[in-house]
Amino acid sequence: MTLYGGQGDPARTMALLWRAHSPAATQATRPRSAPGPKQGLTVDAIIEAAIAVADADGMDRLSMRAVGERLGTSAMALYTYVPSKRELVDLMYDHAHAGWPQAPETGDRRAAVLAWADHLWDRYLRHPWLLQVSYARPVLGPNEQAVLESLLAILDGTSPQHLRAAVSALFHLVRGAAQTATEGRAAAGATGTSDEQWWTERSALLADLAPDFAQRFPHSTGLAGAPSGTGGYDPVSQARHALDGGLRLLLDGLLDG
Amino acid sequence: MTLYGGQGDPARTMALLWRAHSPAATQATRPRSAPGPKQGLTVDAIIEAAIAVADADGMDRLSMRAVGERLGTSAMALYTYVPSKRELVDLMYDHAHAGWPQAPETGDRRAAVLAWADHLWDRYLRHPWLLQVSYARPVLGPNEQAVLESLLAILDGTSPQHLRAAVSALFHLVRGAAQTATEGRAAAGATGTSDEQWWTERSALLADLAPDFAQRFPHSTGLAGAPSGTGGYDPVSQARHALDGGLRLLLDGLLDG
DNA sequence: CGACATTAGCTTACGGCGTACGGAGTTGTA
DNA sequence: TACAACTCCGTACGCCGTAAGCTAATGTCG
Repeated sequence: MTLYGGQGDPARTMALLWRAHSPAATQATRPRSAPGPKQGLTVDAIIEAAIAVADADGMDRLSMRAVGERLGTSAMALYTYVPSKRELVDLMYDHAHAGWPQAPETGDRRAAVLAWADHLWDRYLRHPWLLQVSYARPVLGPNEQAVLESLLAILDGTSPQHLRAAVSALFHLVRGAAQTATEGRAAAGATGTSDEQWWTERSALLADLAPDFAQRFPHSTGLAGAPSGTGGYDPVSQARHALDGGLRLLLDGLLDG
Repeated sequence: MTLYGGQGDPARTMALLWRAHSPAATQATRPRSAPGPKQGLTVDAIIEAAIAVADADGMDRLSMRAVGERLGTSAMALYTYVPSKRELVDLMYDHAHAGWPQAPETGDRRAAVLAWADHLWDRYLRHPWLLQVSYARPVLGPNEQAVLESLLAILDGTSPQHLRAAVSALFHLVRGAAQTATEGRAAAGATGTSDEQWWTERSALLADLAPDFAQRFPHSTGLAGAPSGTGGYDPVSQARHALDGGLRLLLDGLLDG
């Protein structure tokens, strides 16, 4: 299921997200000199350890205990820096969008949007756990904001009523396609069978269980039999292919319509 | 995070999904007469109880114990009928798509697609937990298949290379918009503040933490200030508005292009 | 009709999770 | 030097999914 973000104390979460940009907050969590032991960790170290765990073992295996262990301490040690796991996930999400490239200066909007989408696709495939964090919440952090800002810069001048729809649609398309791609990839990796083998087994099973499948679902049957373009059964290139086609349709309507 | 589906023993899962259509499988789980006590539950009763729990309390609160309690038994009693929670979620997902309307006979494709999307949007808003179940897995069950089939019937005749892209894009658009809508709705309900109040508080917080926001993100600032059309701050109508716009763009490219 | 094999229902228990609580130890300040 | 503030973290609680195995019910067969 989807992890919800943006909950918990909003002020605390926002302060953590914008801590690098805030004049009030220093990098350290607490005022420069206060009693008590030195802090042994930093929020950034925790975020990076958590991302490393999620990248390596997946979101299901991300636990406070696992992050603590990677840092050589316990789960509870993290709670000095981060209010809860949910806030940590929000921080991970924003951090994984860091270093977003500037929108190009060139006037070729179509190419610029395609490059933007390609970049986002790359992030998702590199950090598939991003797709398990809800993105429907409002943009909260500086790096997420930069992703949106770069798209808005590309689309600058589009009529406002088209703009909101186009922005939503572009995010949804890329995210949905990336989700199809990464889950297909994961399923293939988990079962150990090839993609083609997986489909033939599934088809045989279905033929047993629903002999009337072709009559009941003629169009689906036709689609399954139709040529799927390049890429064969590889779920990643199939999803990428569908994304490219969807983007073309959308941009035809947006830029040329 | 997103619940993955389609795992576990595929044959067992598929048999459960297609049990009503299969000639081999009767409605009962076991052969007609066998020793042992009568079965006190049915798979359907379990699925419906689970859906009721998810509808009422959300996916986070869906547990085998909760479903068992609703049925007046224990969590472990369910395992006679359902191999694991994951399979139960798959069954819930398919069941929630039951009763899908036939594609209309009329030739107005645009209207038919919009009606299809509207219907899907309704399902998602009625059962928001659907959006927390991964949809990137292959279509497995008869009811999910019917949803796809009805869209394919509407789009019959579209060139194959456009068809796959269009189908993916339509699903992604509706699902993404519905996710934005339901999560915004849930956030408002959880905090108890009005949508407008929520935004002003968030803006004030941001102004404190990132005073240079307007300089760093000029386009985002402009978008936030632009008129948002009808619906004001209500996240559901905002998301619906964006969906309608996205569909129009996509269908312009698909049907008129 | 009685013995038995089979099976459903359920209790108990295990290892995991997020995190509340509170004690121990460290440190700047008065 | 005493104190107060603070970090760190061990322990524990209440959840979760579900493995294992017992109990009791039931159809079949001698």
